[in-house]
Amino acid sequence: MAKIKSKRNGTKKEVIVETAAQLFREKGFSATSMRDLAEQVGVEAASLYNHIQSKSELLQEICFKVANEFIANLEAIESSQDPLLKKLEQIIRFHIRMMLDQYEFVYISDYEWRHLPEPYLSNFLNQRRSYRRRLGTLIELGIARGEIKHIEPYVAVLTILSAISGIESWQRSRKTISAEVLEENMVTYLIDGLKK
Amino acid sequence: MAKIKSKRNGTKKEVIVETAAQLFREKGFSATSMRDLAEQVGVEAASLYNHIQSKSELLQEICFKVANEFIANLEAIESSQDPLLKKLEQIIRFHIRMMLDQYEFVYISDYEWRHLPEPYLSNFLNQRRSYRRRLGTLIELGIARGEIKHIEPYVAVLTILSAISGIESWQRSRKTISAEVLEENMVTYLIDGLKK
DNA sequence: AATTTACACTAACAACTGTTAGTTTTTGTA
DNA sequence: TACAAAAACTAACAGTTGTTAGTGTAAATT
Repeated sequence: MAKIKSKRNGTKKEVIVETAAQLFREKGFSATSMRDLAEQVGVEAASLYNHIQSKSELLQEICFKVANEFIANLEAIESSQDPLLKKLEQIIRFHIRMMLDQYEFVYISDYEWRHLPEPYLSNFLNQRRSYRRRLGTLIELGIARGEIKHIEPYVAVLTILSAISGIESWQRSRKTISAEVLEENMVTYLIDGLKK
Repeated sequence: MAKIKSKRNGTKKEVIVETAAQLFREKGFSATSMRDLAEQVGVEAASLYNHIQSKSELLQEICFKVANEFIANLEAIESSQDPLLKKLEQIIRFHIRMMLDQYEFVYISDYEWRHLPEPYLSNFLNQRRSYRRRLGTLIELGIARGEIKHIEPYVAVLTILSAISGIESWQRSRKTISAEVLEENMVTYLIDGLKK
């Protein structure tokens, strides 16, 4: 058996996925070639296939890893006893922090999922639809309980999630504003807009 | 000279750009081939070059057409005498309607500009940065005048524009909600979140 | 009717695509 | 030190990429 670890990063496959995420984010999935990726990893293109099965497997790993983290978080929060506005704030903060800490992965899951092959594509979209529905239900419940102002839940969910996705633009920028200020201001904006 | 008009759409070049916009939105710029585009237009790939200079010219036309429309609108609104919250609402509504009426074009300008070649890329990004700064200035002024609550202008602009970009997801969906409801609810959410 | 112009076509180019087969080198274990 | 597994390498594949050159044709202008 040869070494399983490379650098301090984990398995070589993890290094490849990580590097792929960087490139997919910079150039897009389609515009990134396996030779680009190989060069960045420091290896010949054919050698990548000792660790992965295909280019699209890389995209799958990235998209579903992110999706699973969001779903797991939602499940944890749903089963808590906090007021609904508090729950929503926790969810929003989780999304923002994911966008801050796992920028490349989340970006790809947000913008490059289109290039997933079937049946992964349908699978991914179903998970996403279900996730958004569950968020919508939280808001609906908040309205029914008088904790949240009257608003179309679908639109609220769309607005919240899209706004947070936009943090990718902050990531690419010269960052005149700190991550903390960004988080606090965005949370305030999005939560205050829901209050009665 | 041969016919300049094709269908009722305008010049053949316009038909090509329009069709390119559809494909770029569906599959992304990189994943769309000139042969794909040619087939959709009903012509051989080489024939496209009687009307356009290159694939990237198509992207340029789309991105800058959209950018110019937004800039023109901003200029018109800036020079009005309305209260700042009213100005912002007008801008937000304009963005929403652009996303509703010119979905393919705006989508590409939002998400596919990365594939612009230099010097167009820098040019585009400069215009965008300047546009956002001007929006930020409006918010800053609104805060100074006590019309808008205290919030980091950069974050407010980012939140507003990103939220509106997310309408692309509504466009792809089964539309259980009408365009009017979408617009009204999103405006309410984004404007109320700015009120003191 | 003759000529010019716009625009379609076919064929081809060189470069690049993801991926496989087969071979050699490296590396951890016995 | 020998052995076996892991992972690198080279070479090649069949298909696709954007684009150009050269040619034919139909239509508008003279």
